[in-house]
Amino acid sequence: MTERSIKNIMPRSPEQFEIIRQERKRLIMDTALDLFAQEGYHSCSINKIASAAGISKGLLYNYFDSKEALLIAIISEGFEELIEQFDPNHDGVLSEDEMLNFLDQLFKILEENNQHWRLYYAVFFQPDVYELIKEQFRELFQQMIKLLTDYFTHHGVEEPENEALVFGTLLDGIAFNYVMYPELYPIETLKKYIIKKFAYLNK
Amino acid sequence: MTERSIKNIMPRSPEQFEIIRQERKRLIMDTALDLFAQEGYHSCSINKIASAAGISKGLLYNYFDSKEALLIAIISEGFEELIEQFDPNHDGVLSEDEMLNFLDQLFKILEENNQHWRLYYAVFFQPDVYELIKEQFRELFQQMIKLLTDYFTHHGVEEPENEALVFGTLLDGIAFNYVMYPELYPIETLKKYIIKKFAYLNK
Amino acid sequence: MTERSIKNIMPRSPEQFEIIRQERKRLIMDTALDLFAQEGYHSCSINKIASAAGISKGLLYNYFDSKEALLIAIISEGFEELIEQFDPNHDGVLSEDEMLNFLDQLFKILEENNQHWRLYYAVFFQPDVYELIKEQFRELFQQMIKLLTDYFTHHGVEEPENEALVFGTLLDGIAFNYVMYPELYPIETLKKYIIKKFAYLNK
Amino acid sequence: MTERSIKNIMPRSPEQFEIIRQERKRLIMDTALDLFAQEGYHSCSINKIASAAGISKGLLYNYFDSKEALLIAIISEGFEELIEQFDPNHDGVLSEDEMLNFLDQLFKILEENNQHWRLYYAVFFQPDVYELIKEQFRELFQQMIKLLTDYFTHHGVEEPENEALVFGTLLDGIAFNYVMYPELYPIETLKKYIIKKFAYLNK
DNA sequence: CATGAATGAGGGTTCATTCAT
DNA sequence: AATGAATGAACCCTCATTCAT
Repeated sequence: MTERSIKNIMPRSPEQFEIIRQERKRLIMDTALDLFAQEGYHSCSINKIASAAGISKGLLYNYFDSKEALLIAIISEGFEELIEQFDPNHDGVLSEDEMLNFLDQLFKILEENNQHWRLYYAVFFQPDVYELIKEQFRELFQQMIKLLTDYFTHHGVEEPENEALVFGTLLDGIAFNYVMYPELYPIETLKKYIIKKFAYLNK
Repeated sequence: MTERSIKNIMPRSPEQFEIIRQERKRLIMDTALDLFAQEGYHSCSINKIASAAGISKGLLYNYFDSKEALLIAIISEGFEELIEQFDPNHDGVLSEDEMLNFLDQLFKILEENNQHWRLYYAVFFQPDVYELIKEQFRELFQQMIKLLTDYFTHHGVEEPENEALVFGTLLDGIAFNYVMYPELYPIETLKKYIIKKFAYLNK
Repeated sequence: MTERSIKNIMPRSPEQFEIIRQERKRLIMDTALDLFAQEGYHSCSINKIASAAGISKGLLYNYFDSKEALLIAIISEGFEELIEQFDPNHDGVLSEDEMLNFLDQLFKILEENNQHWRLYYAVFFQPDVYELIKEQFRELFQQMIKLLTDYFTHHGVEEPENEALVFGTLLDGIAFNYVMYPELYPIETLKKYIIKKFAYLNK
Repeated sequence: MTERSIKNIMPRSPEQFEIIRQERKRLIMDTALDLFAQEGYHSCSINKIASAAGISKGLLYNYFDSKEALLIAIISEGFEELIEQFDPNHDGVLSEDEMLNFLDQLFKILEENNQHWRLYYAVFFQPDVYELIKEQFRELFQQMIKLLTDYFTHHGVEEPENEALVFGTLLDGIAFNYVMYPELYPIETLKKYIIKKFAYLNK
């Protein structure tokens, strides 16, 4: 008796169904993210996503209400992961180690998920989708600024808020340039420069 | 025989046709830029552009070979205007006055043409269109870096190239944030800070 | 659990889908052939074909990649049917019976599918489509010439290849005239004449 | 004083205008025939014809009421030239010399105007245009058959009408094949064969 | 007579979404 | 749960024709 026949006979428990659902969702989102990033959101059809994921068009609509809902899900998840990078122990304070670690993580994410970032950027600038994420993004930025301001205050930097603003802005600029020209932009140089100039390490 | 009666008989002169063409092109490009910026390139149909410009769909194709050609024309023109801001007397050297003027101009352009910049950004991240402008943009960036490197060298800054890179990156970051959040981002503060920290004015 | 209830739950099997596809393709091709033949390829819109077939425009593109692909499919099928008429037992040799049968069949096809032939001819002379079928047609003609040359050689005809060439050319001329003027052209007379003059029957 | 200035001052006589008109018509028709033959009637736009002829779109409509009218004019003229080939001294009788000359002319025309013939054929099979020429063509064919029948009768051929029919049909077939495959079809061989078998020369 | 800007109906095609099975 | 056939609105684009000049 094969595993296949077992599956057909044994009723699945609700938990098993839920697990299958989650795996499918994961598969669809990963596939869609890759394709959206490679080809652009508008240029990538539902058909292509379903094919690439090895499922039918109809099934996709079982998991996401629309193409846009799928996009939103992907983007939102990306945000949440990004937010996780900040203040990992959730104490609202950035230690020197956390600062270094944060920079490490940020550059690592940039380098590893280069393509995905392009999608995020592309999406940010789509007026229709933009409105939906605006708030989330604003909060993220302000939270980051606050953490950095505190950090600079702790390290006796003058005008700590401006310093935080510049630092945050610079990170945006780095991300932007690196995502645009991954092979040309000297990201390692920038990283060292930033650590030297903004980490204010005591060591 | 009056000139008037001649006009009624004679066809338009090539010059007259050229004037009409230029005016129409201008009208179409301006209209399209506004709509592309407001609604996004893909979400904005040729129909809508033609209607907004008060012309027929067909006429648009008398002036631009395709929707994409229209976009390219708009973007290219934007680039050219931008390039004009750098080194206005074309001597390849940035004086202190030119540096200040350049920053003034840059922030002014950002504030005045906020919408257009959003379009530029949006377009940069659309994989299909991106390839078409990549080179132009890269050259612009490198030209700017070179000018700034020279500037910093002249002013005795250590690691002038890195300084130029960081400065350029920071400007990108500022533009990015301001375009995303014009009402939230404290661009004036940033401007002052930048002039203080990067202009290395002797005065 | 009855088969009926299964049917209601289970999706269609691949075989069922394949059947649907074949039937639909058949319907579309038949409809298109009629319309192409009646109105000409360029003058007959996809809209008209879809309407006549009782399906949506979009569905047509589920079965054929383009209007041209649809045309090619129709023409190719016609060719294949025609090729079947030659040397039906595929031994590369034309017996006297087969020769008579071939002529019978050829004239029968001409009479029955008059419209379709007009399409074939029309298409042959459209420069844009012509290139796509040129080779197929050439092969068909040469295959026919070879069979006929062998036949005439067997029957002791002088210059058998020229005889075959003339015979083939004559058949083309007959087809051409009959397709152009089905009600005027005395095809039966020609048929008898041809059998008398070219079949070289021993009986 | 240049010729140009004379032209501007001196009023043209009606005859001169008429000559200019005729030359223009000639130019347009020749240009259009080339383009129609090369690219197909439907695929060749009025714009392209006007450009190739070095005139404006508007002017073309000064000479022909529509694109179709232009086509009809071209085709009709072609017919008239063809008709000229038969019975050049208009005595309704074909001498042996005229027969040979006719065959010579026919093959020469075929070889020289290969492209144009393809257009004629293409047009014959366009249902909308076909109706307009049908009658002309039928008359031409019947006139030819009559001449040939008389010729064969004069030369004591049995079943002269059938012989004429076969002969005419064969010529059609030759034209068809040669126009389709100018580089492959052994037209010279066919020509010799035809003269040998159908001219019934006494010499 | 001569121009080409301007029109607008219609062309082929795509694709998110629905639904019978 | 799962399929892909089917829809139809909207897309970009073409082009014969008109007309003010």
